[in-house]
Amino acid sequence: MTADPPPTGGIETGDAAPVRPRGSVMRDVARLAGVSHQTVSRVLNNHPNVRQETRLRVLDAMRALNYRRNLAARTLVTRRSRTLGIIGFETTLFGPASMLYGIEDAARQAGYFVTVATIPDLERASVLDAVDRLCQQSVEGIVAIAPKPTVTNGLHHTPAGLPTVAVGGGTETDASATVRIDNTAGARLATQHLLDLGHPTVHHIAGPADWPEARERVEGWRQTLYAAGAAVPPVAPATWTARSGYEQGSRLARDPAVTAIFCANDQLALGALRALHEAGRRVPEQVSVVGFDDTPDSAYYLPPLTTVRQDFAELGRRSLALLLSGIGRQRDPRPPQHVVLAPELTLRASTAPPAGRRA
Amino acid sequence: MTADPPPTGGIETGDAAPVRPRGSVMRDVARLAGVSHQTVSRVLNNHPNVRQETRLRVLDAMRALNYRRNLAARTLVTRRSRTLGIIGFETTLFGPASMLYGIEDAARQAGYFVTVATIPDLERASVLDAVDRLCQQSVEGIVAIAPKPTVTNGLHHTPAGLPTVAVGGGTETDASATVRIDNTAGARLATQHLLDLGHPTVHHIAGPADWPEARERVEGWRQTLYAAGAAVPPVAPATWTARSGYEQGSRLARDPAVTAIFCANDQLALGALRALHEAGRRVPEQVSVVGFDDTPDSAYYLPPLTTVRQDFAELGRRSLALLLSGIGRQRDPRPPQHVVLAPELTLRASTAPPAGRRA
DNA sequence: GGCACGGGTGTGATCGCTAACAGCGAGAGC
DNA sequence: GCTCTCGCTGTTAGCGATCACACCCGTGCC
Repeated sequence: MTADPPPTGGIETGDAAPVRPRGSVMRDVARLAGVSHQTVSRVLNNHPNVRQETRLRVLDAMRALNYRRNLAARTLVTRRSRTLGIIGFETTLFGPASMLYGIEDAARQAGYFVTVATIPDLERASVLDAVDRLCQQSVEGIVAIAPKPTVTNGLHHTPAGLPTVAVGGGTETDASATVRIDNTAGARLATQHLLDLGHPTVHHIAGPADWPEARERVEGWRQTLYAAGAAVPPVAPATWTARSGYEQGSRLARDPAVTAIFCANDQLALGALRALHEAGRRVPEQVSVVGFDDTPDSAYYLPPLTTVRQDFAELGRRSLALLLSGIGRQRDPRPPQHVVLAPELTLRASTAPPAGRRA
Repeated sequence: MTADPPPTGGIETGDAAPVRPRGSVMRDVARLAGVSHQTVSRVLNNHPNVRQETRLRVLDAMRALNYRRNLAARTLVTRRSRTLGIIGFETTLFGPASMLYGIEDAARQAGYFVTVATIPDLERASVLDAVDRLCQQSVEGIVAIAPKPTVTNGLHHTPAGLPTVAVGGGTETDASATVRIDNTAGARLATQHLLDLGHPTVHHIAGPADWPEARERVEGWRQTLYAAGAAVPPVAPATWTARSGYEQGSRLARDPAVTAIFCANDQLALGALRALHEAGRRVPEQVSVVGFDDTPDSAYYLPPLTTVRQDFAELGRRSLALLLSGIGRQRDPRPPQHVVLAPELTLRASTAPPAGRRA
């Protein structure tokens, strides 16, 4: 806009354009190699029907001119952008950030580009806006890292045939494919571990009530207690932050009957550990604590945290694999698939038998 | 490549295509609104010379057809992709992830799309590959979140005129613009704080020696000790991880003369805190610890960590602002700018006067 | 010799959009 | 009354790639 480019037709000085500010294009390469632009295209796309000698000549010319193919032109004609979209929320947290990384890494290896659209909140409008932006970019598929119904519902508003995957959450009734870990099973692992140690019951510091992941963890915890005939203590609403863990932890620390706490993520556990420490209750001697996620830091908490491991990078990779399989056969209206990964319990020093039952 | 798309041409049934699988284009909107495609384009681009009535008619048609402009076509002709590239490394850590978020957020508000290229390692080849991928995408500028010389040098290999910004690190001799915090000043703040409390000297757990950020922090620490006439203890090589902090911390914990430790980031401090705890040295009563970054979790460490605050989101925003100003005037060969933000010391409970000088 | 075949290559049309220019009425100025 | 401007709109020509098709030429076969 600033300076009008000189009319391109203009002066054909016959051979070598003096200085082409915009890089070279296929025709330039073709001219230098003494072939047609179509042959250059064939070399670029690895068509078999090009003589080896010609191919080399073209490759040399491309190198000499530092040629880079214009993806916009390619996209325009092929209608394939080779670009995938990611919708993310709170991508500063370890989990989402790791999934983003896993996705991007897998996409690159599959020859795709990735554009991200983070949403500032989980309002419907933000999600639709993000979807719209990605569609404008002609993405060939969308992965949403934002495990709330608002988001997965928003995904339904994509043009028909655009494959979508919700990772980390999402309910299986969705029109989208989903990839997630089995949160209920993870919560069961954690709770059962504490019961097995001899704790009469297990308290729970939950995540936000409107997150399916948080609800599933509550559910797994509750099921396990119920199955064991243990009392089911009340659950207070919270966020995913250490601050919340601290607040809830402070409350629980005042109750001497509390000997075991299962936290819905590691941050909550961190806050709970501090609250317990300040209340003078020793972990794990007096109170056992279990987290969820197995963030790298959790191995260095005081004490090192027993926690449910979630392989975020793997989640990212799997979601991308699912998306690509969806791109592969768009016409085939097979129902969206749902991948559920099994979590594992990582045992560390924050859990032990209750005081009365120590060896 | 997997499955050949069916030939696009297909059946032209004369007038209204029965089901247009590929969404509507400008001509469809034009036909429905009874205008030319150029008028539609004018409405889309807010040209002034369109009658209000016509504009509304076009907007109605666009809504009715759920029209979305094809960005590839627009990019092809305008040579502006409205897309920015981000090169990231270890984007699972809080710092990089936050910067990424800050950049994406600012880009969106400025009307740009963002594509990310994470690099699996800091090898030169990876960086060049990432740059190449982004250039193919016709990005209008690149922000690199990867504060090592390998990366910033790789940025020099962009086509002339493509603005680049290195955020979080990078030396000022660069051809790229840079945005970073004043690491030396941050280290001085931390060290001086400990000296002011009365500690005879301050030990340092440093980051990787080949990261400029880590080196600058060492430098600030050393300067401050030197200016105060304090002894400068040796520094051992490390990584940025809690594990490293634990290892270094264990070593320092054995030396009873150690009363103050400045860690190059919060993860290192977390590891050090655990090592000190296990060695039976109380923080802050016997040993004071200061971190760097002020990650959200650090307020909930045991004890809550005194640390140097780094506003990652702001770094991201500033780097984007710098990039956009670079895009604004590409012809003007002004030297790249360098923005340096001042860090702040966040006082918490991990620092206190040494045992002998307690009130 | 004539003809089908197929590898290797060139030609034209096209994707959806914007830039440049042309056209066309209506009101202003002489 | 005639030009001149100006607001509004349509027409045409690309952007840089790919696709469909035509073409050439050597080979193998009848």
